[in-house]
Amino acid sequence: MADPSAATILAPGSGLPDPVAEATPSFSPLYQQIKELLLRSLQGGEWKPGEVIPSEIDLATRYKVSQGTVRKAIDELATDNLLVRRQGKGTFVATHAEERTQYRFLRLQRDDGAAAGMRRRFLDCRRLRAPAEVARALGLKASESVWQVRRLLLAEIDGRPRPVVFDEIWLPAALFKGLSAERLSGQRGPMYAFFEAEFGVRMIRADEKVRAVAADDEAARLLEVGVGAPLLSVERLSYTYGDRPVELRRGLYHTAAHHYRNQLN
Amino acid sequence: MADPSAATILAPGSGLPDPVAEATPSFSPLYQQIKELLLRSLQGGEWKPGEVIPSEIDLATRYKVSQGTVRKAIDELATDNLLVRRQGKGTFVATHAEERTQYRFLRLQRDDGAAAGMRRRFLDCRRLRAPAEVARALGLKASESVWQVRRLLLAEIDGRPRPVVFDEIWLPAALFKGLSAERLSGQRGPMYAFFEAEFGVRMIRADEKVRAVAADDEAARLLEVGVGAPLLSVERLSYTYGDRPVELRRGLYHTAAHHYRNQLN
DNA sequence: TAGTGGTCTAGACCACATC
DNA sequence: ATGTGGTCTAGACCACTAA
Repeated sequence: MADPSAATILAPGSGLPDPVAEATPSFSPLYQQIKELLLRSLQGGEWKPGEVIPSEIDLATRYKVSQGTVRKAIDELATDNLLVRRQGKGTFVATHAEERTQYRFLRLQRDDGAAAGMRRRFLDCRRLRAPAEVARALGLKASESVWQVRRLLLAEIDGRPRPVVFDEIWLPAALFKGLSAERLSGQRGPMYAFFEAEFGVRMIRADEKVRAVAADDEAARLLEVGVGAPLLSVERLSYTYGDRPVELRRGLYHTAAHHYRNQLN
Repeated sequence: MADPSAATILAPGSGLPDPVAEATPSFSPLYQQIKELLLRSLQGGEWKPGEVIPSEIDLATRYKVSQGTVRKAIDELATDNLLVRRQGKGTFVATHAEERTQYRFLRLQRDDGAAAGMRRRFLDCRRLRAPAEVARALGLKASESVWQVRRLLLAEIDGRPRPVVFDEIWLPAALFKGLSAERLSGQRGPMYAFFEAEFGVRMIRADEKVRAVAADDEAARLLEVGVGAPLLSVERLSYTYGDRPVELRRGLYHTAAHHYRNQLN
């Protein structure tokens, strides 16, 4: 059956052009539709982070398409870092828990190229009404409450731990019920792994806005630099499934012995 | 002929395992080998930027593989931005000349989200012995000479053009013969399009190191900020085919009304 | 040995661009 | 009408993993 319309899903070119399709292009390649279905299963928790998903052949049977079509859908989800393929074992839901990198989105590197290996120190964790700017970024009403977490990241420089990053993290309280400084401090792995396991919130991608700013009193004290010293300000908005923003973070980086690395292509 | 060894190229699994392959894995998937061949043709100038390359079927015939295998090779080159596919027309060599973006690698955006639309002003273009740091980055001997180009980028802010970026660009003189401030100023399109057309040097990817620094006297004067004002320092090393570094650039960005944008995933 | 993803093929048809 | 890339299928075999 070479006819894609044999599938139960809408296939392009099957039948006459739908007038509705003119206005809003409701036809899309089969593999895109499969991708959407897989995304829905991921978002709905049918397969949890770290678990195997059904084999390509099983999925092909389920969706009544060929293995190659499923393959292309999975390929795209794999390049989006939502799935991880392991030859001979299967395809797994990506998880922050078993990642080689401690800090998923942190682009900071030591100038000498050595491993970062930073420790963290939580300063406080408070529940507040969302400030206007935070509410806007996270898509909340001004009346809703959010967690404000503040922490330092420290790197070994000349044999002594020195503060390098001062993070201020904002999280919708409705999504992160029962967060506390104690629970955060108790964790050892990546913070995003903790969020994923405890709150079922998985960070998928993020947008960053980087600026150079002058250290204010508090930043200067915490990062052990002079007031007015130039710092990198990194404002990060992280998204979960369905492009829903779920974390706003404002980091101040001391870039004397480190730099923010970026690859362009 | 389902046997891939029918191809004139080395195919995985064809014949007995080569002992040499143990030490250095000389076997690779067919489509990777095709990709390498295509890369060589691109690098060798068989197809020039903006031109069409042969159709998938022609290439499949030439390399004695199936269309699907060529397709996968081209797919990867297209995601690397080396080729551009256009349905119904063909596959084209990517070019900086007909790009929608004036500044290929510049991540700077206005805070209000409006279009950047920056003008440039060349300051000077000098031929110098490569400073140690520049020579090291570009893989040159300290004795070799380089071009040093300096320029400003200006954006309309409150109706007046204000300097936002101060770039210092280093280019190996051996590759860019006969560069001059006049020739640079005369150009209207992207500078990389000029390099591509005039010197046959095509920028493919780049690495950036971003820091916050304090403005020195010269930067303060040129960017119209106070001495010591925080500036974004962006050190960019650009590569051409074969991962050869061919441009070092150090930009100072005034990030009062702009920010450096980055997408993480 | 069996099951998984990875590669490769051959052929069909569709969507788009051009003549 | 023709040629291009884009999608989809069916089936083969390979490489890797684990029982």
